[in-house]
Amino acid sequence: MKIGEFARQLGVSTDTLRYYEKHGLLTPSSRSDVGYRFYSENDHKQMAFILRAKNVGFSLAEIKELLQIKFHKDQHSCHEVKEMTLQKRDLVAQRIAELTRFYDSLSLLADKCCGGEEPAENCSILTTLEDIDGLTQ
Amino acid sequence: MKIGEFARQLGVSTDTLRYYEKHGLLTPSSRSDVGYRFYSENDHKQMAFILRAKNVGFSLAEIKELLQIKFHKDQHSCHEVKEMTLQKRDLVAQRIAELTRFYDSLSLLADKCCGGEEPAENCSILTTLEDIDGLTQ
DNA sequence: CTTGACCTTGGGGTGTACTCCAAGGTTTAT
DNA sequence: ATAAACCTTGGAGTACACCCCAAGGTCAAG
Repeated sequence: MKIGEFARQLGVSTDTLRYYEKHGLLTPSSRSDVGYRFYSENDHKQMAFILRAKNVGFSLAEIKELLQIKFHKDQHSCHEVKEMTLQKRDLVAQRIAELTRFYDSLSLLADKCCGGEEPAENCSILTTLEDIDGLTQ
Repeated sequence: MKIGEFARQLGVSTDTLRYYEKHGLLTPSSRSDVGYRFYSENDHKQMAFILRAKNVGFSLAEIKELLQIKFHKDQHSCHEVKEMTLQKRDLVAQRIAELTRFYDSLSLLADKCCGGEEPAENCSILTTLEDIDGLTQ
C-alpha cells in the first residue's frame, strides 16, 4: 500500500509518516523501484500502536523506547528485556494512579453539584479551586 | 511570598511562573508597590493542581479549561457547570482505559518472559511487535 | 552606601512534533 | 499522449511550553 492510502486509513498525514520514518519510529517494509514507500499489514499494526501510545501521553522518544524492547531482543538478555518492560509498566501505573485521582475529584464535584438552573455560584462545592484539588488528598 | 521562593517550593522556574501568568493559568494574588509578585497559600494550591494535571498529560489549554469550571460559576448555571465537569471526567476515563490496556500488555509481556540470562530472542513472546499490541485486543 | 541577591519587562532562542511548500519524477485514466 | 493524481526529497514555517539573556530597578547586610 502506498503512503497516501496508508495515511488515510490511519487518519494521519503523509508528512507525519515521513516524519516518523526519519525519526526511527516506523520504516515502511519496502520501497518500489522508483522509491515509493510501501506499507504492510505489520506496518499498520505498528502505526496503530504508536498512535495509541501517543494518545495516552507518551512522547515519540518514549514510544521509540517501547518499540526498542523488540529491537533490543537480540543484543540483550531476557532478564534485561524483562526489567525494561517492568520499568515502563511502573511508569504507566503511576500515570493511571494520578488520572484516577482526577477522575475521583471530578466525580465528587459532579455528584455534589445540584445540577439545577440556578447560577452555579450557589453550589458550595465550587466556591474554591482547592475543592477540586483537595477532595482526594 | 516572592516569586523566587515560590518557584523553589514548587520545583519550577520563575520563567515558568511568569509564562503561566501571561497565559492566564495563575495570577499571583497581589503585587508589591514596586511591582513584585506575591504568591499566597491559595496560589500554591492552584499551582500544585496545574502541575499534577500537566503530569498526567493535560495541555496548558486543557488545564485552563479545567480551572475555568471555577471562573465560569458566576455566569453559568449549575447544570452547565455539571455538564462541563462530567465531560472532562469522561475524557479522563478514556485515558485511564487506554493506559490500562498498556499496563496489561506490558504485564503479560513481563510475565511470559523467562527473565533468564539467555538472549531474549528465544523469548517467543518478543518475536514480533504485534504481540505487544495484540495481546489485549 | 555599596555589594550582591533579588525583582521587573521585553525579546530572542530551543526542542518537540508536526505542517506546508517547491521542484521535480511516476502512474493512471481518458 | 496528456492531464490529474499520485509520489520523491529538501527545506522552511508553526504552535506549544518553556528557557535564557539584557537592561534596569529594589532590598537587606555589612
